[in-house]
Amino acid sequence: MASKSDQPTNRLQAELKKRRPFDSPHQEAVLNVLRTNDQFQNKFGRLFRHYGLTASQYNVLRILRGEAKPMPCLEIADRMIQVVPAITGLIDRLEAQELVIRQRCREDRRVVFVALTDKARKLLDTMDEPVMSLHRGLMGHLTQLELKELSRLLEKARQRVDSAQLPGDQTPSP
Amino acid sequence: MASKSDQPTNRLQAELKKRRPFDSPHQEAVLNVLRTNDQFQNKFGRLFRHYGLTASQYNVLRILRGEAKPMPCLEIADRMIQVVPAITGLIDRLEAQELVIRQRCREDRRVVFVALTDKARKLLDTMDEPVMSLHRGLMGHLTQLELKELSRLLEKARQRVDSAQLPGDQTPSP
DNA sequence: TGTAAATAATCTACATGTAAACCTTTATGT
DNA sequence: ACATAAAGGTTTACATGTAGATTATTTACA
Repeated sequence: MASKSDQPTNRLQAELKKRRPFDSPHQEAVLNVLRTNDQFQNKFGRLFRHYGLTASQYNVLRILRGEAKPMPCLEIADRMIQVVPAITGLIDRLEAQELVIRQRCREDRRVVFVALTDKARKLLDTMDEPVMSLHRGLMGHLTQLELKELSRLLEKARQRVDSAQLPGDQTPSP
Repeated sequence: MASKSDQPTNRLQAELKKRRPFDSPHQEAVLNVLRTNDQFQNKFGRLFRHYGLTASQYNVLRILRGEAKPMPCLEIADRMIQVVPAITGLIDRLEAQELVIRQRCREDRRVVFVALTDKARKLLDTMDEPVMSLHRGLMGHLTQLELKELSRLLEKARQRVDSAQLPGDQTPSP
């Protein structure tokens, strides 16, 4: 039972069923990023699940295929945006599915190499077309110019992430 | 040991330490969205944690404050992008922190209303400035025109999310 | 009226992301 | 050589997101 004055005047505002307009265009842009991400993640999640994988698992496999040789756990974690401990369980489950194997390095017995199996390579090959097709399906209605501009703006947005101040943050860049 | 021809020629490519260029501008734009989201989530996550909240918890509180009156669980869930079952645990933890209270509706005994407490209102007020400040910190270096264009492009991107075809998907819109 | 269908919320099971502590192995400093 | 620090992984604890099943109520309708 919204009162008459509560009509959203904006698409994102309507999507989120927000009564009031955004505090600032900054906030609106940030929420647009989060919202778009959620919808994309949702789509890709379903696609990957169709092949028995999660998004993170697919991501690990893609990284390994791109590298074309076994990689240490932490190097994989480094290329994902994740933090260290999550990688262990991830690799555990991929190993249980026989998509990767672990082998301890002989020179430095601390490091564990992770390698793709043939099964994983075949699975990835099968997924290539559907994945690319989904990328096109999600973004194909934007012009080349719009795609380029979108990427440029998002990259520009990320430039300040590291220096953005948090309340308790006592370490500006020296 | 990357060979000479493996130099990334692109910012995102470099960030992800990707050897090869992207398959398509569509893919690049999608990955830019995901990457930007991760970095933003990370920043906001830390800010919220500083106040003893997670991003989802803060989101619930904001929705309740915006509505300005008690809401049924599912209506809250509906405004988040999440699926139903997760909301229960979320409310449980907020209730344990005395930030919300549950009250069963008398007319329809299936629904449970969730209401903000004064403690939550005070906490939200405390957080308003830092949160807005972070929004500005993340996006303040984009011009008003760029912010508007970014929001426009992201909204345009979301327009096709629902109709984007998945492999096993036998239900195009009728 | 009585039964089936729809709703609101919850529970369970599993994969993930975050933080902090820990173990083993390797590198360093004196 | 020995103590210490650093590095690579793992473990534990907790909050979340997804899917599917379940309970309690309410609504629809034959």
